Amino acid sequence: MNKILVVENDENDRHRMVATLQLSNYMVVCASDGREAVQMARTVHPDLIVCNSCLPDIDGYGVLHTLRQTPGFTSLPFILLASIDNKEEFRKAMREGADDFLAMPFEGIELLRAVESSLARNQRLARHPTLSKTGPEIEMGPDHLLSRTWDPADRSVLIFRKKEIIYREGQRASHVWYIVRGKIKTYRVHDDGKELITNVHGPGDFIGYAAALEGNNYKDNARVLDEAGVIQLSSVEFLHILTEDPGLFRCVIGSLAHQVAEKDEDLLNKAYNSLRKRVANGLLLLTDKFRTTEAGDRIIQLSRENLASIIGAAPESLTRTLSDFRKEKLIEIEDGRIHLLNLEKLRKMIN
Amino acid sequence: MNKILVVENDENDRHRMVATLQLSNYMVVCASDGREAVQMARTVHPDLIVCNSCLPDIDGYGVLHTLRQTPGFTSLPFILLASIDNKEEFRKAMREGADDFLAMPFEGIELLRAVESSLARNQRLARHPTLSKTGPEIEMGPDHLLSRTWDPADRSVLIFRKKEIIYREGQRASHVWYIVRGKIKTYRVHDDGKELITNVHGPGDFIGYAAALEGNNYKDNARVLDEAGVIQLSSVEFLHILTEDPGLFRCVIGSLAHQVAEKDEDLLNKAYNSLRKRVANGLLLLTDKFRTTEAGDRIIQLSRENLASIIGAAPESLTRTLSDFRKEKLIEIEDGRIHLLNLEKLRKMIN
DNA sequence: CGCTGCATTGAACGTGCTCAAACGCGGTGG
DNA sequence: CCACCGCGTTTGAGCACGTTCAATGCAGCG
Repeated sequence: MNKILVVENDENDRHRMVATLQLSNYMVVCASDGREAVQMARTVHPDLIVCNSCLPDIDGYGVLHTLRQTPGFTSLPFILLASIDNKEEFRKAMREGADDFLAMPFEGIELLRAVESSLARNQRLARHPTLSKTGPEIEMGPDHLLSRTWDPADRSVLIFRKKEIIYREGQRASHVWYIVRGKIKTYRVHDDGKELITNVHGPGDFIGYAAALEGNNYKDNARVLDEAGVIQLSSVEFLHILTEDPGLFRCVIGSLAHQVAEKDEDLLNKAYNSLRKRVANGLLLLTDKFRTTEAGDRIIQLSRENLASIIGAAPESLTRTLSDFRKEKLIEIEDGRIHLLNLEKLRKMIN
Repeated sequence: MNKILVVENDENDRHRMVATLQLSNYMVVCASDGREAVQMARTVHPDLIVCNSCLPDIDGYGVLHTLRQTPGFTSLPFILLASIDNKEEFRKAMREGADDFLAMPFEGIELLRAVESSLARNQRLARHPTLSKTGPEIEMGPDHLLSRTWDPADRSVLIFRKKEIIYREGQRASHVWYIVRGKIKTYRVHDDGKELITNVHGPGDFIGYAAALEGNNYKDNARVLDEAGVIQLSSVEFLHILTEDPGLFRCVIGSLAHQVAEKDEDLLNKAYNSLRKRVANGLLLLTDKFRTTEAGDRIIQLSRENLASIIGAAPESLTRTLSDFRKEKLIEIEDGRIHLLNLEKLRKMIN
């Protein structure tokens, strides 16, 4: 059982976190200010520390800084909590070598995921003799426990269930996710509540990194479509890996450049194409992306509402167009799943 | 007067190039195969070589490679011509150290610009004693004459006139441009001829780099709005500079990430907003981008057609909406120039 | 003076949205 | 077992917005 030290001066918040963590079978100890936190850490030897950045006397950065210079604590997983609206906090946390960063206010599940992911990473690193610390401590700089290249095989996978939210618009871009399996949509919400799905991501994709690169808040929302397995990286670690792994870097740059071109295309499409063309285009793009072939033909399994949000139309309008396509023998619908029958005609429709 | 060696085995193409170059007061000498080209270069000592990649016997890469190992020719400006549909050619040209790369078929003006830009760069480099070659030659690798950081002050500026095209969709992404002054639109064309302006760029912006990063063809078109001064870089050089200049690199990455977010926003806007909102949004974005304040208030100077292409609407629809706005005292129109009068109300309109 | 290019206004049409109702399907409980 | 409900999908009818085509206005210029 892992031991976690929670450092938080607000009593309510502290109780909430303790309760959440205990519920997940962690052993929890508490401190309410920085001085107490450092003493506690040295006596209790926790496996992980969750610490608010804003504390009386010694603040969270001070605690982190002090511990990082103490033998035995240089690579101890450390999660910082800080207010969402302060951009500088995030960079400071990066520099001091926090493992993870949670923007307040956060939900219980976010805390648990951050804890789980940090512990898993630390255990993984401990297995690598070159990276684990023995004997007298050597000054390693802020990248003391960040790994140097990207190997998904070496990471623990988090499971998100259908319809779960991975991140929300406006949250500080604290993490980046790599999709191992499943499908995840990223979308934006219009004032009147309509959603527009800007992308559907599958295995091998990263999500949330554009915001991390800008060092800003997420500009869109991410929600699971099919149950998904993802690897969670803190933005800090992601950026570190990028600088160390040129292959990944090229891949990310290429992907960004590609996305810009793709979205321009989509803008043209949405601005001037008729509904029929937009639907045909959407169907073809989706099957191109996820070659979900079953016995050769292309199948799309997606709720009408989601599909409409990709096309950028009302669900009723979409249904009508699909109904037309069915009459024209272009597609076939079974249990709500759409089979594309005549690819040539669909392609010809959009030119 | 600069001496240019043209190497091309097709008689028609050769004549065309020679005529174009002579018209611009260059002294031109010719060769029709690789062997002849190398001999000619050694005796004539040209200031620049334009060479087709596809030649009988020794091909263009062979000529380039041979000359690059000959004392006195290691940094001679060398422009390679190659067919548009071969991606590998481009990379090969980069490796061998061509200064510039022109995709065939090309227009006369493109050749002249490439020549002008390569000669200017070479003269600039010759002024820097650290980079110019003296005494015995040292093997420098393919980046022999590419500069190591980006300093616009140090470059020659090309002038493009109003409405001139800088690059076109489908062309190989051979160059990247940096805007010194003026405004340039990048746009896509719909099947039925309607244009959608995806961006309006001003001083300090790079254009064409997304395609260069993908190593692909341009996906959009670029055309001058107001007479513009630009610095032309070959894609080869741009990519080199990126690897050497971390500041520029960060800037490019940030810009890409930002563009992705911006375009997502625009997609949502175009999909679900009413015409009124789209127009209000467009006006505000344009004045935000180019703070063309005259005596304090914000002014937009753009043809109705261009403005409509940014909004993604018919010019008539735009005019009507502007007319409504004028009646509501939100804007004022003088000589076709739009003055924004009530920013708060416009902002409130889009929320 | 007419010509051209661009902006504006007018009238009619058609696409796609909205609100409603009906349908099908699975789960739940009496 | 069937009735009931909830949820997602489909169909129906009317309306409104934005496009289209056409006419008109307006300035610059040979």
